[in-house]
Amino acid sequence: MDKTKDFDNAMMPWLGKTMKLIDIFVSNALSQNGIPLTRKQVIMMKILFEKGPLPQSNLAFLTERDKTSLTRLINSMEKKNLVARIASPDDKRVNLIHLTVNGEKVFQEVHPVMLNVMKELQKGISPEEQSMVISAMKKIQENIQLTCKGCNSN
Amino acid sequence: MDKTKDFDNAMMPWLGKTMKLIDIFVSNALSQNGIPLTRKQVIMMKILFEKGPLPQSNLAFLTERDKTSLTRLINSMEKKNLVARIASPDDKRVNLIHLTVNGEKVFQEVHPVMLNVMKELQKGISPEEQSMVISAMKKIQENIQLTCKGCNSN
DNA sequence: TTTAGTTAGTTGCATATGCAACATTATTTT
DNA sequence: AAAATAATGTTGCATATGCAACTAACTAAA
Repeated sequence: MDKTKDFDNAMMPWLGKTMKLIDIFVSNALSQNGIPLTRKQVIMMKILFEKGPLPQSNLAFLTERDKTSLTRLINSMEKKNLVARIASPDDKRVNLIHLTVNGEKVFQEVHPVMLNVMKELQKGISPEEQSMVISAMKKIQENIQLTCKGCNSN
Repeated sequence: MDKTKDFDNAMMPWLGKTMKLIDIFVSNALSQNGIPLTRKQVIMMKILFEKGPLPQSNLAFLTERDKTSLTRLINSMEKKNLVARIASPDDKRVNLIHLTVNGEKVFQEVHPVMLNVMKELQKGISPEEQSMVISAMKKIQENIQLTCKGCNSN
């Protein structure tokens, strides 16, 4: 038996491909509604909408991103006038990130579209199956965190 | 009930985060074994190892990548002397991509490490659960392809 | 209190990706 | 054969990401 055929029958390729398609699907759907944003930008806006102004380090933690990645995601969203950096009065190192007025407006527009998209993606997958998928993902993450010391260093 | 709380309890965030962690985990594992490669590069090498020299367009299709993404992935692997472009004698437009001698050597080293990593990631997830995850991914992809015309245009 | 360590954020470098527009070469139509 | 059309691959532009190294600022230990 061909030993090279072992690691593409697993879940990984499916997960990777699916996520890529989801990202493309979401940004297509938003563009078609006149809102050219990525899925990741929407998630960021959602967190800021719900949890108010937050330091970048908190956002990096919440979104499980490297802080450098976060810096540049905020940069691109700032260029689009969706979010803004405000210096914290308590700690000169800290930037508090908040939604701009425009950002709030855009988020309110984008939210229902996003809900629709999510509903469409999950069509035909029962809640039981969904929670099983989620628990499998949790298990994989546990397996990673048991072995991989550098994987929690955000 | 807060309507903004709807789209982060779904599968998507779990999928995205898990894939990101897997990629980090894999490249860490390979680096620790003295083989600094990404998961995607390994998959590319595997396909070339098994299916011989292939035109870029075929590789883009097989790996479900945009052709421009493929061009640049091949560029970076060519820099590392893992693959090489050979002009097709039949069609002057076509580059046949093949593993270099060094690339083959590296692949043989990397393959067992990769199998181990995969085994570790799947620990504690039964085959039934795994195939359920895969079928859920397939379902999502079907849902996307029903709606999203631009999502198959590789 | 000065020194050492820690935390927050940025920048350089590398990888990876998609879309639009393009040149080159093949294939079809007319 | 000439003209329209397809396919193959590249480049510019934009987004996204992580690691290492760095500065500025805060905190704890000497």
